[in-house]
Amino acid sequence: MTEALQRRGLHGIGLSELLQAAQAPKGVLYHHFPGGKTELAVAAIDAAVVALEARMDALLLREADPVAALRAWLAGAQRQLERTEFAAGCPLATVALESTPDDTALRGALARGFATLRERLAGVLLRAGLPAARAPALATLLVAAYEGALMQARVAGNARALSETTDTLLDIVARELREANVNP
Amino acid sequence: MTEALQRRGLHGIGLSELLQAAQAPKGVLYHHFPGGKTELAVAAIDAAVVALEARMDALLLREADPVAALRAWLAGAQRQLERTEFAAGCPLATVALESTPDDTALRGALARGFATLRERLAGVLLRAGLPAARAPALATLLVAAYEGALMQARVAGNARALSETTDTLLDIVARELREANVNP
DNA sequence: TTGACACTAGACCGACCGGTCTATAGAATC
DNA sequence: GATTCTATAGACCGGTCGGTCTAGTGTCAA
Repeated sequence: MTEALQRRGLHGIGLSELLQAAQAPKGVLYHHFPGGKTELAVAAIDAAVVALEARMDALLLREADPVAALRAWLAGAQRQLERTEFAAGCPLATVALESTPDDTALRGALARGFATLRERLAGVLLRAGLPAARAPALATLLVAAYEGALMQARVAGNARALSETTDTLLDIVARELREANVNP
Repeated sequence: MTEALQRRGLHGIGLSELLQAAQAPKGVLYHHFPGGKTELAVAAIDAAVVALEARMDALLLREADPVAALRAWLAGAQRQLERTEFAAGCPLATVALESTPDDTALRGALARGFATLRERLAGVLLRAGLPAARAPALATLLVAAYEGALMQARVAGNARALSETTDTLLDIVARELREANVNP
């Protein structure tokens, strides 16, 4: 499901198609998710956020330098985009843009997801030495730029916009960290 | 059509609904756009890009300071988001994320659109004094962050992520411009 | 052994999808 | 005025949508 959301979005994928891929009939779905497609999507979004967090944690354990961890994270997104031939982006983004204000459950899950991501990143930046007043703002910028760059790379069919954004962004982060640690 | 794309995306809006809103029967559509919904979407995207450019030009004429023009541009997006109660974002973004690599016409139009936007912004930054090597990279970051922030604000139902990103982004741009003009 | 219950399976539903096709109205050409 | 062509109008098409419903299966406790 997460995979489908990444590639085609919630409206882009049919329930029958989905169930066929999962080798499951409709009865099962509506037994476990009485809310239907929407509830399923919310569950998929929650799962995707957990997966993103886990990945970020793993990278932070592996890389001592937070900037290196961020770079690895963005490089991972780029690899996935290229591996899927520019079909799979962020699992949250497509659903986010398809959603209307009425889809409160969906938007709630997405808002929570993005907030979680921002907080995680802000925590990383904070521990790396950024002032408490600065970390959340930069984290929001990171998430925003990540999503927007992924989108541009996707439609262009090449990763340039993403790699360029990565470089620019990490330069800025590295610089702010340097300044913060020199002059705390 | 552009409005519909902004709010609901290409899959999210039905052809019948669209035609009813436009007070037009199907015959007219398929006469002028033999390619159907996709061709219509491409036309809407092209029109949206032209409108965005026009808006940017108007702002640049009105504001002497390029940073002020950028701020006005982002503020305009925020106003629209709030006015539509978080329904209408960027007309390109939703379609971009819904599209698959097979939708070559659609992706082509979108890629051209984003490229145009980036070039326009790079031109602004260049004329403001940024080095030729730096302007395009920063322009890509601007577009990316703009799209990503708009998305986050939309699902959250409040503009915080967008205004925060705007501030962070324009701080960075202003700083780089200052440094470039001091030390050319 | 039986009854209750959780779960699976998929036929089936009305609504709506994007798209085609025929009929016709109006303008332009001769 | 007849003919031709462009543009409008909407009935109609098969297909698919998300969702419901009934029948059946397995697994418990009593």
